[in-house]
Amino acid sequence: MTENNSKNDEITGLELSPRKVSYLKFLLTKGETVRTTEISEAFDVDPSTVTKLIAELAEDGYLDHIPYRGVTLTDAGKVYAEFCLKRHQILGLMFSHYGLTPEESCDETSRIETFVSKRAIDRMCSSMGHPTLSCCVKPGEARQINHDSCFHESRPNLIKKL
Amino acid sequence: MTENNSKNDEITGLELSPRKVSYLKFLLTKGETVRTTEISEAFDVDPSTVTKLIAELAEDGYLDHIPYRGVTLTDAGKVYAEFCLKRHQILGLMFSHYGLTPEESCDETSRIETFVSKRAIDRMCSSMGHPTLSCCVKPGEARQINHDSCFHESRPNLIKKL
DNA sequence: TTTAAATTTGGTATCGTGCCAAAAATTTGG
DNA sequence: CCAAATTTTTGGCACGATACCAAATTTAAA
Repeated sequence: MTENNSKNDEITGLELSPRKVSYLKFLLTKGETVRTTEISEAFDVDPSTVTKLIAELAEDGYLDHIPYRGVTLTDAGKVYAEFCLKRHQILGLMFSHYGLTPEESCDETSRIETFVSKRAIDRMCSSMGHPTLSCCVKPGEARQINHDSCFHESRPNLIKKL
Repeated sequence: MTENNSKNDEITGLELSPRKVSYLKFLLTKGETVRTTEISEAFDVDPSTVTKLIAELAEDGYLDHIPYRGVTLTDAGKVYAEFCLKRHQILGLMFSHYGLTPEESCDETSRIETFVSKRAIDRMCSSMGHPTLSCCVKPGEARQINHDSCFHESRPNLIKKL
């Protein structure tokens, strides 16, 4: 149940650049194989720019890239993307606690998220009681916060790890 | 009293790069004229690196630079630095609300602060009730949060500005 | 005033990100 | 099933932020 892969704790949350994090989150919400053009249109950048970033992400094991075909998240990529999404949601929730509108929260979060550590997010998440509602999901897409990547205090091996 | 300079509202909080913000905050805490070497030692970078960044900051009106002599904050620079310091404190306080230690709060804040808008900080500040205590000040230096840069809701011209 | 120390200049480098043009592969339409 | 259209990739280049080094310049010190 709560037996997450222990690999998870090796994530610091600071390993990827802003754009790469955006791509991973996008791929996660997209599901299956995604083509270069889909990404380049979603982010309004040149396809060649996408090709280069996904090459690096593939190199680092976050995704599988079949040239001229598209990319899919690897298992590690899914785990990481899940964390990124959750981080975004936790931070958005946090800003909303201080009176920012959902849009403002999302905006501010988008600028800072890649610089917030997993360690901090885990603490914040438990401090918030592991919330299931995110303040900033696209309407209709009522995705709940996924705590799989969370470093729950109740985990038996927490003591060792800390 | 609360008649801040209206220039203040022209600050978005996103105009300066991380290093530049660090320099301004450092200069503010230092007071008078500061020499290149002081900065380069404080941040452990080559003096030539400092020279270049302060040249840009001077160019943009944040400081006065007398070559071979040192730099001082201009009035605008002081205002901006004051805002940066406050932003750091508000964000640090925020993280501490979610169970992060002072050190963790300060660390996380240092990575994100330059990407958080003044608008967000102002909202957060009033949501917090304009706190005067910062969680992350260097020990001994019990600097209180300075709200001069704050966009108080009680300001008479708030309506127009919003 | 000659020497030492601090500062600035000019050159170069890396990382993240982006564009463009040309080449390569895939898809489509006849 | 093959030529044309579309997609993707490659290679080159660029820019902002940041950094280093070596050489030149200025200031300070002996």
